[in-house]
Amino acid sequence: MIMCSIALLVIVFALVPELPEVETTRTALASALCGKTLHRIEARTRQLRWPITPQLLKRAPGDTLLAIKRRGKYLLFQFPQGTLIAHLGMSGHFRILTKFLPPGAHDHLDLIFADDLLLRYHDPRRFGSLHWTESDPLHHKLLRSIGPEPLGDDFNAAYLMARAANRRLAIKNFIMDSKVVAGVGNIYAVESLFGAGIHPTRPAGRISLARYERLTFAIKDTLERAIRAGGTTLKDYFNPKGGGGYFSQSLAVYGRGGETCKVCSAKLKQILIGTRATVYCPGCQT
DNA sequence: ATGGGCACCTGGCTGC
DNA sequence: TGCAGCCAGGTGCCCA
Repeated sequence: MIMCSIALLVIVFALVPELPEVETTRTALASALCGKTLHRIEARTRQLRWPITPQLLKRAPGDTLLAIKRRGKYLLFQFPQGTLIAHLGMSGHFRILTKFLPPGAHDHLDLIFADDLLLRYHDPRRFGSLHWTESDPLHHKLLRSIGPEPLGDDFNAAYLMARAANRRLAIKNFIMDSKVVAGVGNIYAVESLFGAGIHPTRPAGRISLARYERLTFAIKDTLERAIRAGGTTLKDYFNPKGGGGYFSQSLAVYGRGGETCKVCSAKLKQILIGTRATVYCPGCQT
């Protein structure tokens, strides 16, 4: 429960917002904003990764925020008239203000709700996006081709194995393909492949079902632990001195190229796959 | 169909 | 110390 005395609820991540961070954001925003009436929207930029949908900015006041859902790393703010589809990109975050503060640099958009609640979108690198749709959001161009949710039951070893048949693509790129599975980014791909003992450049079509069992378990386990850690940290948002990174403390390989493997003491290698930094353990991952 | 690579953007880091 | 240049990184899209 959000109390009236809270002046500011800040959600800041040390790393790029990945699925657990988006889910943590969703939970926090939903508890504070669902059921509130939207009075107006103020945009200070029209262009993020794509132009902000003009209809969003022309909307008449008075809609009640019904729910905030998530699909992959997209947040879906559901109103009676339509849905705001938001992506945090590389550096985006939402912040709830309970009293007005002048916008700073990169504070691109405010959603102003009843009871002096203000939801502010901040995104220095502007890789995020804000779309408005009055149709089924799951049919939106950005969402309709996304694969299953990684935490759902339909994401499993048999599914991955079937999708990987005859694919020569590196397994890391395969699991980062949003058409294969939603919302697995670079950090969690690297961590999950380490957890499963699979070399990141191994062709996706040349991995056994047993190894896909380990990989799906690792993906789910890594994401779930991060969400739980985020949930724990969420309590600290109420403390102005709280916060700080949370899951970074438990990263096994990401960002540790050249350091020692915590399992076998081998020196972790850092390579580029495509254009993405990839860390793996030559001892543990084959 | 598949896979590789680019563009978008800017803060932060590196090296001169 | 200051400045220029480089790089990361999610994801849609283009091209071979």
